[in-house]
Amino acid sequence: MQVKKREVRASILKTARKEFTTFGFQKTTMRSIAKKSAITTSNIYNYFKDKGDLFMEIVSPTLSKIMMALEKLEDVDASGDINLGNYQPMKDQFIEVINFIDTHRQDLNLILFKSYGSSIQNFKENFIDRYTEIFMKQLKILKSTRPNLNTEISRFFIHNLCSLYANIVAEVIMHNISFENMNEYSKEFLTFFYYGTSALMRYDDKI
Amino acid sequence: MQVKKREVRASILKTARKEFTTFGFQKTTMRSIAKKSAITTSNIYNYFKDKGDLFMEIVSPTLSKIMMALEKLEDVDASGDINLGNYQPMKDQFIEVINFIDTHRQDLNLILFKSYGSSIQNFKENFIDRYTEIFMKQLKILKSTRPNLNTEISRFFIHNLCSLYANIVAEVIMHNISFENMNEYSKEFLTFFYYGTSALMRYDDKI
Amino acid sequence: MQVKKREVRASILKTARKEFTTFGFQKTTMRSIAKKSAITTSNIYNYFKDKGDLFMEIVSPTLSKIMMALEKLEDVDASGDINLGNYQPMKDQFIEVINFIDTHRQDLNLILFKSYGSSIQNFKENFIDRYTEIFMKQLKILKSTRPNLNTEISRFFIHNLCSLYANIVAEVIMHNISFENMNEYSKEFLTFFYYGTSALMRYDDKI
Amino acid sequence: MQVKKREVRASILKTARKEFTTFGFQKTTMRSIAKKSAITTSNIYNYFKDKGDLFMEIVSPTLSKIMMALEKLEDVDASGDINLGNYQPMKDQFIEVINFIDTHRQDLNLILFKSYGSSIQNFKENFIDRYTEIFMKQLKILKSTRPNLNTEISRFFIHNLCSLYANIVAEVIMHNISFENMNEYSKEFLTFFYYGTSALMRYDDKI
DNA sequence: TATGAATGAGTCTTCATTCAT
DNA sequence: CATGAATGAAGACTCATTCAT
Repeated sequence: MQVKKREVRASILKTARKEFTTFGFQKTTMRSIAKKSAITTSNIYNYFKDKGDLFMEIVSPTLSKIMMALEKLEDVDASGDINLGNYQPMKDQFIEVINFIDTHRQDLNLILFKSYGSSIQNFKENFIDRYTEIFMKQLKILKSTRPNLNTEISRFFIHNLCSLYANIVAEVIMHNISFENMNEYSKEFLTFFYYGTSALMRYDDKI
Repeated sequence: MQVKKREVRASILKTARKEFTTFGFQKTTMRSIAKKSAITTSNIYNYFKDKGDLFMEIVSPTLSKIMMALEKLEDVDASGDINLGNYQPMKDQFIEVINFIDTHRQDLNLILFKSYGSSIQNFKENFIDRYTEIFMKQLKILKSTRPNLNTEISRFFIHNLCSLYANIVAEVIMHNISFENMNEYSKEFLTFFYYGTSALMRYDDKI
Repeated sequence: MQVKKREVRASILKTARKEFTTFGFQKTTMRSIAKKSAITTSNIYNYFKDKGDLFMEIVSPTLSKIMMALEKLEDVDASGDINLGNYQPMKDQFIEVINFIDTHRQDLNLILFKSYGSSIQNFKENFIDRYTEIFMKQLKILKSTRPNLNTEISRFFIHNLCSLYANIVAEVIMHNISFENMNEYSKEFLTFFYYGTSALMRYDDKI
Repeated sequence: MQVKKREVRASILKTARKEFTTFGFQKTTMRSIAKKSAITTSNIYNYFKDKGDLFMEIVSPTLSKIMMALEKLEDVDASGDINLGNYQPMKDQFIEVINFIDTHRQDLNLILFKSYGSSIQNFKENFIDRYTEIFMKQLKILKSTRPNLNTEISRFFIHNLCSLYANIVAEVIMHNISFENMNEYSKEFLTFFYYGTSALMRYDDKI
């Protein structure tokens, strides 16, 4: 019984993930999930409060990890270990992110591209906003620790930098870039970021 | 009659734009458009085939312009006038885009953020894909015209560069950045792009 | 067309009234109303916002009249024309109420006995509460105009008197008492009320 | 086991009473009862046939007492001890009722206000009907024992008198009138009833 | 006795679209 | 060109109850 239940629950989750992935949250129906799980629609409600709950159940572990990573980032900033404009820390972070992506592709796909109509419809934007805050704090710290740098970068630019990060992840997910390729491509991005931001931080005496 | 018809049509379009902007394509109902246009729902179908058609009618002029711009870009490429890694052409292009954005905010908003459920739901991605093609061609040309440059940049990176362009536009629209601010911020982006891509194109002898 | 619509609307209202009367608001389904009106369920929603609206549409004219009567009563009180413990005013009021009941039987039935689950589920209680307020004001006025009367009657008693009024109406409706019988019976109630309340208002020197 | 069983049963009853009191019969779900009793829904069905049975189990002791009181009343009537229009018997009865109410508030609340959807939905009306029968018999007896009284009171009036009794109880329950207040207020009601009915029974030579 | 699991009939409601006039 | 009217397919969700174990 206990076993059976777990199986059914797992089966629902599996089917739901498939359906959500195929049609997106909004266009997936409880009926279809039920039918493809070979149970009744109402039985789903014995396992999950509602459609939103079912979706979140699938997606929340990954969501939590992202949130925790953000919190960690905030703490790191406070400790003064800044990666903006620093090659090695950026590289390290890239590796971490790549690993995370590689092990959470399915969920990230749901979160980024299939959540319209759900409670996390705006997850990416919210993430970018929060990430922007972190970046802005980093800049403030840099201002004091390395006063010769130009840190007068607009919040909008930073926002776009964060957006870029998020969107690279999105592209990786969308085009299902392999782990190897991610690592390969990351070099390009690193170079691009490093020289781009470096130039920016002293761009007053350039060009 | 002819006049009347035109007025009604215009009225529908105006109302529809408002509704789509407020609620998005999916959540906008034909009824609400009709009611706020002071006509009957069914009469809308005398002017527009269906909801999707109505939406496209609003959005297609801007869509066409974007497409034409892309086509123009393709031709320019063929002529060898490359802006990748060139400061002034990039700057010129920025100015053009900024002007375009400033005069097409409403439509771009609809296209980028309110089109879920419509046929152009994936417009941004498609745009990026096509833009990527153009970029890749540019690279090929560069390869022959300036053989000393490193043009072995991955298609994925280019794709992301295009994505970045598109997403900057998206951010501008989303946060309703003023014309003045666009111009101001563009300097940052230019510097970032220029030095980022420059470094990349000869990154084999760096770091 | 206009005619047709009116007919359908009327037909829905007629059927709905029948169903509500038979099964009560809660247990009446939109389906059954639709089926018995020979239209589709969804078509009802072209005429009425929802089930509650449909119910209120039937019942609100009568509801309004009751509310207006209460307002009128409040004004009368202010003018000092008190019927508590006065035979003729009580009698006049009875006649008025009897006439009202006789012409609003169906609606009163719905309001009093069939409204469970609707927004006017507690109408009778609310009515009694409000009526009690009016009575209490009457008492206060009496206190000053006829100081030799005992007006120290508990609010709870007044509340019950109002409840009695309301419940007599309810009984009349429930047992479908004819106009003639109402008039006949009213004499009994008048006597009962008159002597009951009279005794009460000087009951300190009694028994 | 036996002990355990009793405990479980008691626990279900206790929870159910709470739920019914809070939400009413109709809106209380077996699930919520089970959950709050820390057992499974289906286990409830080992103790009670269905939702209705569960409700009745809670409410029937009080229901029986009321029924027995009614039966007692019928016998009393037969013995000629009539309280209609008699001060002291009425008073005695009041006291009895007050005591009963005070010790059965919870159940009376359920019976009178929370039974919609259950089999005793119309308990009050049925009670009134039966009580009316008793009153009518009283009247008949009075007619022979005290022929000088006017006993030509309409059944409808008597019905309303019974309704009044029942509704006073309802009001007491609804507004949770304290024992002390009940006793205090009862004087008003007694006076009101006594003089009201007295006048009625000889109202032919009045006014 | 207790439980886990499942069910099916039913609820209100939404909306784009069609069609006759 | 305009309208009134109607529709059908679909949607999420609820809950008392049953049954095998």
